[in-house]
Amino acid sequence: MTVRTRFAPSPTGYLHIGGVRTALFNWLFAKGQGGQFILRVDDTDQQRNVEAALAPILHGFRWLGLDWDEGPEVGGPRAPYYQSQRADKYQAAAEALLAAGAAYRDFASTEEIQAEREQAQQASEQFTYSRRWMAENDADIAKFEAEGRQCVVRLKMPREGELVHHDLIRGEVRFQWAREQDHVVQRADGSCLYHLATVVDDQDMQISHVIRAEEHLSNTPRQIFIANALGYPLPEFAHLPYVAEPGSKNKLSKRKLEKYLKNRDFAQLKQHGESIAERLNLEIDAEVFNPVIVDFYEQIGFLPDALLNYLLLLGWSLDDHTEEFSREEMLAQFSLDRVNKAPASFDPQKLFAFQDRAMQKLPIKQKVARVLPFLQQAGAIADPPPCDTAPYLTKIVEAAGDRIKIAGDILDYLDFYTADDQLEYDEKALNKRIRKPDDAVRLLTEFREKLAAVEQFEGESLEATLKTFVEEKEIKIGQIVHAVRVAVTGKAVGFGLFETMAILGRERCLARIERALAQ
RNA sequence: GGCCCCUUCGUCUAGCGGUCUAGGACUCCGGCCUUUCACGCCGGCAACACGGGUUCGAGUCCCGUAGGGGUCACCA
Repeated sequence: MTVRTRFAPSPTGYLHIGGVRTALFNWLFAKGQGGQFILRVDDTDQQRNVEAALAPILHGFRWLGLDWDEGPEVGGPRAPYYQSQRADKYQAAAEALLAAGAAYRDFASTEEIQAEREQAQQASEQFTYSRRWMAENDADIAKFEAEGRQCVVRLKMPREGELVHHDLIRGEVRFQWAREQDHVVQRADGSCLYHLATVVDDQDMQISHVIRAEEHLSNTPRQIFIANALGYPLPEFAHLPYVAEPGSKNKLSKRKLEKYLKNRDFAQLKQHGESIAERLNLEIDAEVFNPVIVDFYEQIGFLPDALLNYLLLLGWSLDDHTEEFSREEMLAQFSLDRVNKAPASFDPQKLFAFQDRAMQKLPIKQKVARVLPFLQQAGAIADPPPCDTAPYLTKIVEAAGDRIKIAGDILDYLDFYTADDQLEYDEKALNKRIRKPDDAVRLLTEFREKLAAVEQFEGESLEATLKTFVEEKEIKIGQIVHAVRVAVTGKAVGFGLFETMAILGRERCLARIERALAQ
């Protein structure tokens, strides 16, 4: 049997991090066994703008490299992959359910149902529909219709017995049928509801394993009921624990951004992103620029593999020590039986640590390629880039070492691209290192002269020059080094001073020092 | 509230009856390295929810309790 899994997003306009985790597990499970991963759009309830609301989701999948074998934009043998376009199939299923006696036409108004529900609630009993307006034959139908009533189709759930089913993650799960409601599967206008649609689609698309979040666990009995009534073979079910909020066990939700911002780590991540977005002059869409949403990470320069690696370990582990997985390793090692049962909290810091490590391992060439678009977006480099871009940028990225944690961090070093007469000086640094210390101006002036005379303007020789200078003047290294840094970069922190100077070159260093002295 | 699910350091987790004075990772706290920052290195704090069983022996099995969560739509 070929393994076929699916992820069924509803077109909401954004890709949620919890959703991606679910999708990832589906993708890994199917692809790891040579099966297929299908994307299906659950848009039974959405009428407008499905394409627009779906675009960011598909974009997110593409960015992450989670490719789908069948689904929107790629098509497939079971097309269409939009539920809104599959109404005829659901209609046929609803009729089959009726014919099989597993469903009935119900002529109750919503008010009448509501009244029964409230009554049960007041008596603190479980609500069970009286089936008072259930039409059992054509005569009933005629009678109710004569009263001007409209009908929906409801499931005729068993009122006794239990369902025992095996979940790949949770093991044996038991449900009392009597606890289940006569759910509506088709509205009066003929449109069908999610539960029917899912079952029909999963069958039609030959889904072998339904891997989804735990919140669907209690939906499973009614879906099994429908599948059984329709004579479908059952897929395997695996209910994943959901992804929880940072620092709590509540389900992670896009809507609680305000609350999450009270979490220090979460706020820090968002701030980091914002500082990058600001320098890119990015228009921040508060709905989407949120660490709960995948788009956020793309915009500020995360590595997709790092996000995936982190998400993989959120509820799954291989053993007691392996944390880093390449895509190939994930595919080879993933298995459902090592998925945890308890929800896992989203930890922004750990995510960041994965990103950090992935970035450190990235070959210099790729790092440069990742960083370039950010400089272009910030207006530092033209698009297309001039031909001397790569060597210069490579030097910068090399010198930056591990300081660039996410691609957008390159914007911390924009001063390599600002014209010498435009360089802005950090006031605090200027005061502390140049204006205030007694000898700073004199030393800086003298050191500038040394620089002007250096034969080779490169890291090693510059360092030697400075050392000699320090010895000659009988000063401490700190007395000159900081002043030079501030003069040359405008900032108090940065990477190796000699590398920095070598990258800038003699002329620019001299010009910048001169300008700093004039401040 | 009913039903269902879950419960090891702050967080992600290892652990499938003895090798657990409970291991790893992130965070945090010391220290080292160092021209700043970052990296790196060394060290440290820190957990089996509780109570009963079963067993020679329980973090591991069973039953309760407590706590947390999910779900109860003509949403998906």
